[in-house]
Amino acid sequence: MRIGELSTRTGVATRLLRYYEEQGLVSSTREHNGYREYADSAIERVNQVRGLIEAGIPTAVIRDMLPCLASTSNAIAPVIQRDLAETLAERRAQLDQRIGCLAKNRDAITSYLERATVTG
Amino acid sequence: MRIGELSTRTGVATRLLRYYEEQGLVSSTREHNGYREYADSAIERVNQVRGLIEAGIPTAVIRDMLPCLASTSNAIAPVIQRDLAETLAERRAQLDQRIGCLAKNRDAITSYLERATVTG
DNA sequence: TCGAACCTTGACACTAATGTGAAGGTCAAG
DNA sequence: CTTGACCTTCACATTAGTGTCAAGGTTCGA
Repeated sequence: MRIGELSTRTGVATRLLRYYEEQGLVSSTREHNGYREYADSAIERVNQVRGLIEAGIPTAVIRDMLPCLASTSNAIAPVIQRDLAETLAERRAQLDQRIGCLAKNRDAITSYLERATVTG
Repeated sequence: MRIGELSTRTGVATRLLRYYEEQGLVSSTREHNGYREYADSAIERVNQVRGLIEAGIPTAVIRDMLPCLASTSNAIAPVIQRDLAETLAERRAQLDQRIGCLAKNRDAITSYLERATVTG
């Protein structure tokens, strides 16, 4: 599919799709005329990237994580450098921390709403 | 305490502490000479704000959540407008979504690392 | 063959969150 | 009384993530 279709299917502006490609987060091939051509899997990829960006993960970090995301469903055993393994473990720890923080604040909102008397 | 102490105790630059105050996320009183004076509770507040900002929550949204965060530990029953209650419920839903996304990606990293053969 | 609806790259601009530095006031200790 | 370590405000710079527009190529149907 071309960029316009990917855009309508994901709800992500074409401008951003090009930006993500520039940042190495999504890839495309080119048609003879230079138009970008996307595989179906790009839809899932874009959604995943969006989720992470909205969660405040910078594009450079997402790039680190891409091998993990790409292989979520396949069972190929990757061979990776120790450096990368360490980076990934660190990223995971950061995610854990972030999840904890968000959960704590969500719980605070929940408790607040439970205690609150609504008026107006 | 003054801004310098709050900065060293939280690890947050004074520049940012002033910025957060400008955004209504932390408050201070002023000494006779104009210096900012912070209560001890400001430390926890700053840490909480930092956590949320790092998780990608914009300052305007954090501002909405402040009443919840401030009253986490006290038992006073707040009285709020329906609008605010709706906004907060929405914020909580967004947090839930974000948490889900992050958890999913953390799990992807975990699974990747478990499958991986480390070399180098 | 013309126009609409795509696509391309490039550039300029905005916001949020920061860093950094200037120019100056306050205060305590030597 | 001066020096150094604080503090103040103001302002300009930067980065990431976007929006938007300009100038132009492609494709397809009327």
